[in-house]
Amino acid sequence: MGRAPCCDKASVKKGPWSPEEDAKLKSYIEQHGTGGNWIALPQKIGLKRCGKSCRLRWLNYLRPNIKHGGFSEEEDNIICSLYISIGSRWSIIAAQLPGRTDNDVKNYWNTRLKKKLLGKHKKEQQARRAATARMKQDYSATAINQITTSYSWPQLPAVSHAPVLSNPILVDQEAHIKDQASLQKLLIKLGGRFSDHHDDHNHEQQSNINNINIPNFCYRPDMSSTVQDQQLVFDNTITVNNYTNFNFMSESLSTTNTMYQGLDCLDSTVDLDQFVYTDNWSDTQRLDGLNNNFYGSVEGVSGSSCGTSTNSGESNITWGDITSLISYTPMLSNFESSQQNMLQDFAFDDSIITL
DNA sequence: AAGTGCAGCAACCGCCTGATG
DNA sequence: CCATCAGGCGGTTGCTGCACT
Repeated sequence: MGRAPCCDKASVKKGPWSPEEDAKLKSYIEQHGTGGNWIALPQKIGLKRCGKSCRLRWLNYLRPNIKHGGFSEEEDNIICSLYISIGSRWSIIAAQLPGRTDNDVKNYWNTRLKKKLLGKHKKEQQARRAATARMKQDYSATAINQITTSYSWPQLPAVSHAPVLSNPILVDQEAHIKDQASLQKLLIKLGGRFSDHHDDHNHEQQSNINNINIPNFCYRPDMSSTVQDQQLVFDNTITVNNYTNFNFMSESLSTTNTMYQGLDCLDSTVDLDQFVYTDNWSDTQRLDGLNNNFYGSVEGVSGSSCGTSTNSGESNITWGDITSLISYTPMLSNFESSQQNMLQDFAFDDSIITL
């Protein structure tokens, strides 16, 4: 049995709002406020509307300082970056964009931004693949020898946070990593959490290692003695640690070509919507999904899977499509400014999250 | 000019959460 | 502790206008 309706559906008007209704609602709220009770408000005004409808109309259209359309490039970046990070939490994303409503952001993403990104991505994909090919060469010279034919990882030198590769790209990543940590902290504060169930993740990742993709935030907890706590950074948008690399391995794990296969995953195609979130999760589950993203985790069953296809969502945009488009810095230029205070008073706990 | 398909967007629906009694 | 309720949220629907044939 479903929930009782918030109002009498038969007696309320539905559909587009008339200018007269808008004027009534706006005038009343400007003079008296909402009174903290949206349900009772339409009766006070004499509107035959559902309270929820009034609230939505006010928040999305009548409220002062609402902007419609004309999203800037910076706003695009913020939306994309946050979508990658936290998924379709439109209210949170909209909160970072003054004058924008969650509905607006949601519509903008669904109708324009995804397509815009996809079109842009097509032009860049070839160049990116060429760069990836070059990195494969570099990597093979230094790292392939570290890979064994079993699942047991060799002990690497215990150099905390040191890049494994001597690739110049790695050198300037520290600030990037710190920025990710800042965002991570913010996300925790916004409702995320980071559990320490990495043993389970480890197990699942070891058995689910095909078609793996990399989230933008690939933090993981301090795993175990078998996996070194180091990071590889393949480009400006994707951070990978050894643990994640492990996920990249093909099931055959046949030494020399396995890392190549892992690197190939940068171009693999996974439905973005599925990667970031799966529908019908509770908030708790979504937050767990967020954790998984930060772990760089892959859980085929849970829906945060990178690579196991599911059937909800119809986006043709892939993870690879999006991540290659997102530049991290533009997001922070605005995002960080609005959230800086929040970040500063939130101590980073290395015991929980190891970079 | 008429029909069709599609994109954009406003609004609705139903579920979840937190507050309150 | 439980039930109820309003607010909030994300997903979905349906209307409108435009482009194309």
